[in-house]
Amino acid sequence: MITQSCTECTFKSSCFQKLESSELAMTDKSRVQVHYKEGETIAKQGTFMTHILYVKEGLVKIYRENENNTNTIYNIFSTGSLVGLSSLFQDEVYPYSVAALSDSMICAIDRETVEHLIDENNRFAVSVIKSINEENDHLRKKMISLTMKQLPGRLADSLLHLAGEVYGSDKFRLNLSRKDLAEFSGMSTMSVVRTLQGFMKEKLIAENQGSLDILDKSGLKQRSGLKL
Amino acid sequence: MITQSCTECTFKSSCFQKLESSELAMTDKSRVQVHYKEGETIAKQGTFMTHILYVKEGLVKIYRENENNTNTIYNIFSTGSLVGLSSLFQDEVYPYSVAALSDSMICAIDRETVEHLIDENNRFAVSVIKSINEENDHLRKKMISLTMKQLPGRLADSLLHLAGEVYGSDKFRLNLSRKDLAEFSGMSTMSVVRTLQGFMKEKLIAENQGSLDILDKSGLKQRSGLKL
DNA sequence: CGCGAGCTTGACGTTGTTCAACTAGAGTGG
DNA sequence: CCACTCTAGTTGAACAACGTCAAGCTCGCG
Repeated sequence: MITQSCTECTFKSSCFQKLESSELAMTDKSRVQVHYKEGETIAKQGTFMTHILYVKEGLVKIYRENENNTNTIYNIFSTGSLVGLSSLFQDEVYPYSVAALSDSMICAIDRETVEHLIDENNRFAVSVIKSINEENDHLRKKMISLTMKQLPGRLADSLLHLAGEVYGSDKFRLNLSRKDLAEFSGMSTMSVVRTLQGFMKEKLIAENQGSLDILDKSGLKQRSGLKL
Repeated sequence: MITQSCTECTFKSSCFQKLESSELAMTDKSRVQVHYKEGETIAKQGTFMTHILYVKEGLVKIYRENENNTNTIYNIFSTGSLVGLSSLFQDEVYPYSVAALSDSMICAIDRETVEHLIDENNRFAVSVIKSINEENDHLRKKMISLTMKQLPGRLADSLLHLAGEVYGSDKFRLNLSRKDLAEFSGMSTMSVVRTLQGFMKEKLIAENQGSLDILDKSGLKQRSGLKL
């Protein structure tokens, strides 16, 4: 993919669509576009957050590296998402790491430029607020899932989230390992394996050649429901 | 407490301090101030979110009412907090309920007025973004606590949060019941009781006449740490 | 004095993690 | 092309953590 200017970019996030072309020229000057291979670390928790990351193409995980050598995946972002908005005006360093789950094209946009644009352009600011509020919403949903549901419910939530919000399809190439799924669902890797096997035996899902297929969505949703 | 205008109010949130007096006059016109007694519901999940709530004085809990007749407390807010910012431009109805944990004075400010001010005043918008990002941060912390820690760690986190962020003191009147603590820490009421007893036996905390005293803060912090 | 809500405690069963062993496939170097 | 290794996935069994049930307690309040 050829590096093109922001003004001509047809992959703009909903936030950046709110910018004037003169403003896009500003972001264009203060940005770099980089390709990452699957597995590569894009941003490391604890390093200076000098840039906002735009997922122009690909799939990334946002995760915390805990002291006890475990990870917790906060969220999975796909094409069109902006990473780091919730740290603006707040954190000097990244409060989490970002890594590529598939080959990804990332635009790193200067943080101060973005903050400056928020100061200047209200429609942009409102768009950023909307985007942050969606993250907020996701975290609240996750909190309910983690506290109120048992393993099958938590895993079903994760799969439905992937199908609905991330891949936008009930059949998708599963770029997450069992360990990733575990770190995203708040459970152990072994429990993910067992629970997935259960889902497959019940014909709720199927998996071949790394492709996951949701066969019975309503059945899966039922499994995701709270115990009454 | 006498109802006074926003312009004269000395209890302004950090967000509202960014407003010009002409703008404060706008909020003043579109606001009502109401006193709630301990236990009263201030806003009900599912009802139209026509107002942003400002905690002028008191203590409130923000919680989700689940289908299976249980609650999950997202957060506890005290004097000076704005409730509902993360629903602006996003939710038509409250995604959670709000209730008073102590007698509280609440200003209800017209939502459209606030959204309009965000559109117009950039410093205000930035201040709102900061505030939402703090919520976001809290939810991420909570997510780590819930997934990576066992009961003592989770409860210690909650107590430290109360002392540090909510009450601003290591000794405070505990306005939360054991059930509230359970709903805030993702555990059962009985486990809260047992774990608190444990903390008291170890002289980490003490409780008399509803007042909670953190005796050994570093000990409690140690309990809050992840298992290595 | 009696009632009810919140609190407390113990016994028990379920859920889910951990440990350990085993398998399959992918990549590597001789 | 074959051993060799390394990682991801899988499975079973033992164990620990935690929720649930049931019972009793305390205290404020009518």
